[in-house]
Amino acid sequence: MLAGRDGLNGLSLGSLSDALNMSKSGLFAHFGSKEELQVAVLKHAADTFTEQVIKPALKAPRGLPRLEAMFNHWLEWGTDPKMPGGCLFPQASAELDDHWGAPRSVLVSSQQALLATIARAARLCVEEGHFRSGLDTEQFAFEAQGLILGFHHSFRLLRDPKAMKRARAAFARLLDSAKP
Amino acid sequence: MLAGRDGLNGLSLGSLSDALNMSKSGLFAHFGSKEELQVAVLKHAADTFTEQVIKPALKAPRGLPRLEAMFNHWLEWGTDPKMPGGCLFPQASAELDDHWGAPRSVLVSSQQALLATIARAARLCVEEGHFRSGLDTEQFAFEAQGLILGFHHSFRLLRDPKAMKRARAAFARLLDSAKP
DNA sequence: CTCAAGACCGACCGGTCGTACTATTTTTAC
DNA sequence: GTAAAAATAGTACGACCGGTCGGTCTTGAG
Repeated sequence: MLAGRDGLNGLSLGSLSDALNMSKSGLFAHFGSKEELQVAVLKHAADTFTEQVIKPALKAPRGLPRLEAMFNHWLEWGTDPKMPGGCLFPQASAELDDHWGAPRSVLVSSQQALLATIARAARLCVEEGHFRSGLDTEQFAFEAQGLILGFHHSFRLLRDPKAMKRARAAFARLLDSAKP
Repeated sequence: MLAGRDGLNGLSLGSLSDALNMSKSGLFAHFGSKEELQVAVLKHAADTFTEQVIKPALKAPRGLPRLEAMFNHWLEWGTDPKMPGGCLFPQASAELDDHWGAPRSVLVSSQQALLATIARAARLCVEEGHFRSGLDTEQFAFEAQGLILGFHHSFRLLRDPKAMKRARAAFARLLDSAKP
């Protein structure tokens, strides 16, 4: 949660231990290294994301309703006031895209899993007849992901009050172009 | 250029002075503080972007050709092998979105200027009759920006070889939905 | 030629980083 | 009840951070 503000590298053992009212060495004993701490943070973020975005959407009926629920929860996730730094993933992506190692691997696989989940949801839309058959569902997932990133950029950096509206409009257009 | 890999904070006076075969204090004499160094880096990146993306596109005829040229140069800018860290702006956006101060202001205004430039190019498309009248050109710019961010994410983090193709396909769809 | 101004230097400041070792407390097992 | 085990705290380390300082060059105007 803290990592959202200052990034994975900015999350230091010292500041984290202060925030947790623990000693730095006590923290360090849990995670054997800073890299493992970063891995743990990323895995926790991925789990939380699944819990708050993916899982609730599965309660909606398969097809379009579920896809829309997923997108809505995804938008809310990025603006949750409980996460002051916003979504960790764009932050971590920018930080890790040129660094090899375990943290990057964890992030990459979680992002690929997310893309696959979106693509799967889109495929269900095809099967339900909500989307036209032959739709490139991976392309759909790519565009949805770009949409969210654009929203995040507009909302968090530019502080554009219309960011949410724009993202919803763009998603509506994306859905429209996928319909039969 | 170095800042792309390790971020604006990761760009330290010490490492930069090493890379430039200069003393740290000599470097520090130029920029009065680290913050001013970051500002200088951001301004330089913005100038280079204008030089390599915006300016060349202005040579294309106004309307659709110019807009397409802009998008193509934008994509190339993000993959230029001379910039090993990729585009600085997404990196800096993630880093600065929760930090106040001069670097953030410079970044925000440059990004707003970029969005305005895209929107203006889209407006010219409307005037030329390439796009339908009544098109929300700011929404268009928002979606184009999201597209590029999605491309960057897919290309740099996920190393998806199809990233470029997907970005072009998405842009084609975006253009299509804007036509009369 | 003189000499002030600026560029640049090495050395150093206090502070924080990740990490390593050790000691102490708390929990668990028998 | 006590011994093993796990969790936490204490302390110290070398490296690096942004930033300061006094001094040495180069340069160009008078």
